[in-house]
Amino acid sequence: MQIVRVALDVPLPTLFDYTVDDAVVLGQRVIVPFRRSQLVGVVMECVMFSELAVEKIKPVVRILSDSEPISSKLLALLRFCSEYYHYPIGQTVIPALPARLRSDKPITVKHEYHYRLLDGAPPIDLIPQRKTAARNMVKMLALQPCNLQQLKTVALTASAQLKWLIEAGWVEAFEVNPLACLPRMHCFANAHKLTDEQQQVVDAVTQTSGYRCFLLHGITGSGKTEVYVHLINRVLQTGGQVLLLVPEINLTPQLEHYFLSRFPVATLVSLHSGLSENERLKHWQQAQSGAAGIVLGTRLSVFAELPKLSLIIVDEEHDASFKQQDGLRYSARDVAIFRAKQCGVPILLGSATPSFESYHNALNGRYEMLKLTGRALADANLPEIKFIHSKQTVMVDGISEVLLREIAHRITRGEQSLLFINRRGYAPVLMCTECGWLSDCKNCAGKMVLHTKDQRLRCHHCGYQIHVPTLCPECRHPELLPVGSGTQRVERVLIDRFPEARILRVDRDSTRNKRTWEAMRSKITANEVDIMVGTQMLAKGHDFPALTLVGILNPDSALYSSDFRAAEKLFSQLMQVSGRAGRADKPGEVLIQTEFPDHPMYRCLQQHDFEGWAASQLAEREMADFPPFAFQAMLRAEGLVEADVYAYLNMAKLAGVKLNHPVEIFGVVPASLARRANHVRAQLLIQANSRRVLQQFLRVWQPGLADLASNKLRCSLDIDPLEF
DNA sequence: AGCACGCCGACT
DNA sequence: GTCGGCGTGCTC
Repeated sequence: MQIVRVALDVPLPTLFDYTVDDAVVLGQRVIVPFRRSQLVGVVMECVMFSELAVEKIKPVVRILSDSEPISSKLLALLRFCSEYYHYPIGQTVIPALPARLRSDKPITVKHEYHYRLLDGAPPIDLIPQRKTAARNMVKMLALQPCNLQQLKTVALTASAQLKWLIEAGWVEAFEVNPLACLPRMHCFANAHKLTDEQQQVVDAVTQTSGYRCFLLHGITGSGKTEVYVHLINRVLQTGGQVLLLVPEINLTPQLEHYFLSRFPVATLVSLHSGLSENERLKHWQQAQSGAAGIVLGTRLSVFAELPKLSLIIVDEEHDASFKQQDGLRYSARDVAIFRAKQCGVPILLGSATPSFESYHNALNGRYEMLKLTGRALADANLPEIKFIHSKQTVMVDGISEVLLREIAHRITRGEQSLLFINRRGYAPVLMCTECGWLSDCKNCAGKMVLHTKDQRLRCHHCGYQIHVPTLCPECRHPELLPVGSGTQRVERVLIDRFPEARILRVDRDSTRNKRTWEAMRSKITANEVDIMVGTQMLAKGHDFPALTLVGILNPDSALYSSDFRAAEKLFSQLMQVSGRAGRADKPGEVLIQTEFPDHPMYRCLQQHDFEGWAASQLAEREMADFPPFAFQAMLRAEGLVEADVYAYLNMAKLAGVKLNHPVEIFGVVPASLARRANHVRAQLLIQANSRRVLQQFLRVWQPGLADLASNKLRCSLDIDPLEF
């Protein structure tokens, strides 16, 4: 009989000891009694003795052996995360698994159909010329057997053609185990010729052996994706696995389709929260068995099992969505770097506007800087960026006359325009012209946003909504004025001004279900839209070939935000949305409405000068002792009673000061949204000049924090926070 | 986090 | 007398 130490999904920093009679392997899932119920846990350690009194230790109920154990490498990665982010080990390990592995429901692997050419299949010429789809499919099947998904990348009507080919006796279906590592006869990409610059990047990465972190700084349109394709191709040829991390879920289906089409016969799986439990399990297991050569996923896929991992790519590495904002508050980019180090493989961080953290590391030599400076399509030029001084121009409901005229030109030329405004709704606040009443949310410190579509005032923080009042709730005055504009108002203005134009609004309200956004995208690509109005949803994603004008409406607020990263974020957002304008044959133009056209941020943006911008900002950050020159942790608390929240944080601060470590402990301050859903929120910032010092402090300070908090408070510790 | 145990106010 | 309020404490 031996003791196993098991990780359980409970908010306690420890493992739990159980006895087992049968042979048990590290990383295996077990059902154990816990309190009055049973839980699924993962065996983290096998030991001979326990520190606990014998009578307290219960036996394992059952060992689950219908799935492969978690590798000790992944367990080590999860242990590291638990320690680095100071989060309970069980709540780190268990939620990293697909939901099906967190339950005791039996796991079965269903076989799937693949298709292959029969011996008697006719040469390609015998298939009628007009049956292009069938011909493409036969060509692909001649390389190696494929599944339906792969065939669909060469033939839209794959299902129907397949039926025809099977009935003709040329193709047959056969069962395969999706977890089996099929021999990869052909995994080649439909590779395009690389520019010299791109080739140099590919060479630099492929010539590395062992761990190395590369920062690929490539302007929009410089062909980063083609570099990824070539690198992935190399890895697949040697039988390795690639992890490709991408920011958002709404980007994944297109990207998946794109990479499938580039690697028609490789096994690619996606991992993101949009998958069903069964799909997620299957994809995870395909990664675990090595059957999947490419794993494409959002931040959670950084915890996928990858036995043959040979390369990690983090695309849009600056994107804030790589940071999880609840539970284990990890940065998938940073975890990926640790993982690459652990596995001894290269990692490539790609971005047109790298985070200052990564850029700084590339400048000081911790990472290797790689650059793509030219647009891959030789004659494609960067868009011309111009400013409209919003205080010196005639404005129609927040849109300048100049911009409206330019939109009109695009309409007559059959080109598209995009108006970018980072606010949804009609107006961000409603005001009484008589007494100055503002549409405050009764539950939050924020304002309720006016939505004219359903005549409601809605709080974007807590979801509370009311009907738009006809009289001022304070003074009964009948005149209430919408202040500022959001996407709906801009859309309204455009409809009035261009009644014939086809206008499309793209924001979270207009794309309720995820199918809609897909439909909208194809409408835009088919040039069935003249003007798009939208939030940052429009900044990301694939190219819109007919788009030649981007208008940006009053983005200034980020320039005087209390968040020191706001300007960094705005710059990359504007760079990204600007990059949507213009193609090889049609130059793009960007018009920015601002009160501060001389602000250094806009100057650098106009010159497409990321280097200059980064240099000036890094200098400021260094002077002010901000990241990346300092390392931070944020303790947050929220609760119903203001005094409790502040008392807790002040006690925590006092406890920290007493430890007398070389860290700076700032004051307890209200969170940027001081009240949300009736909960008072405040925070305490800790800063040190090295990761090591910060971690040393947290190791002593953090364990006591839970005892200080009453159960009425919700607290969290955020390491390397992005939000303030 | 749950979910027990435990000690004080208004009810048949 | 008891039903139930939510404060404290433990989970291998």
